[in-house]
Amino acid sequence: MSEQSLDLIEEQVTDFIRRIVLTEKKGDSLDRSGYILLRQLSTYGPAGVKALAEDLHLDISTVSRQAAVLVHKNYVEKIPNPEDRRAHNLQITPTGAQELEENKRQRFDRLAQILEDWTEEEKQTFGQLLEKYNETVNKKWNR
Amino acid sequence: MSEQSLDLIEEQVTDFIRRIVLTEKKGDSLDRSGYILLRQLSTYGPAGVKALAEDLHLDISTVSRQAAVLVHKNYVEKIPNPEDRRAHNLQITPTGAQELEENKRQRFDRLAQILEDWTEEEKQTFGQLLEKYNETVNKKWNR
DNA sequence: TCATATAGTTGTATCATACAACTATTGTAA
DNA sequence: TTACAATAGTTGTATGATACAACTATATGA
Repeated sequence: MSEQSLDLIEEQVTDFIRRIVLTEKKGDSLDRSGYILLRQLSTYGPAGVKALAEDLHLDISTVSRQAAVLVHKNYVEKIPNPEDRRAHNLQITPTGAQELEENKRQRFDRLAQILEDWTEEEKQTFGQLLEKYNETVNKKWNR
Repeated sequence: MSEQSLDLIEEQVTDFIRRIVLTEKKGDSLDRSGYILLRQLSTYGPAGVKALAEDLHLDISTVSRQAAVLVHKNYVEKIPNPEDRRAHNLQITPTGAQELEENKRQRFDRLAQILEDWTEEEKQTFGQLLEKYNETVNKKWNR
């Protein structure tokens, strides 16, 4: 068994996460959870709380609260579903879309600064491996 | 500017982190923060709260509380510093070391399962890039 | 010696999260 | 058709990680 590389990954991942989560705190207008929810709505279009919770692997109540915050900030709108009056769709507003873009840029800039000395190949590989990891987890998770 | 790879990384990183943090919750006897603190003590030897907080980029109060939890569980011991009676060193106990090992193995196994289909080269590269990322952040951060 | 700096703890607050209890609505089966 | 079960979402309550600020005890330097 190739224990060594796993060992390195395990060790580096814990650090990696703490670094990023801590760095993010300073100076983002949207917090991590709001960002992810907004990004989800922006990417996949309007959805209800239940569906979002499933997609994001979060509890419904968690998403409900996060959504409430975004609604309050006018970043998303609650569209009632005429066919099922219990449900409604959350839809990103223009303000929310703008906020998302700004936030994305902030994160992007920060990342660019960190990776400024990396070669293009390294960056590509890194992105691809992260993607592969996520896909793998998804596959095993949703089974 | 090579926006594309950055874009991919940015997107994948947010997912990556949520996946890992969420996966960890289920079934670890040590929580993330305790694990990291214990690992730090195990790797670099006894240290005081202040030094640990600096190394881990956390607030002193945060480390103080985390340490208290570990002390209470008998995973670390508080060794008074005879030269400065305000201070004391935190030292991992045999129980703590054992707990850390078990936890490490759990994390390791989980990771091994996720990465079971990766080639050795991919794993190596992934570990190296994560390491490189962390080093870069450290350099820029502690400047 | 007295003022200031330092190590650590504790009070208080926030945020992300989960589980459980609840409301309002829909669907179903007798 | 009505009564009961399932479902979408909200809200109460709890926990864990974190930070900042106030505090205690000790050390240091002028």
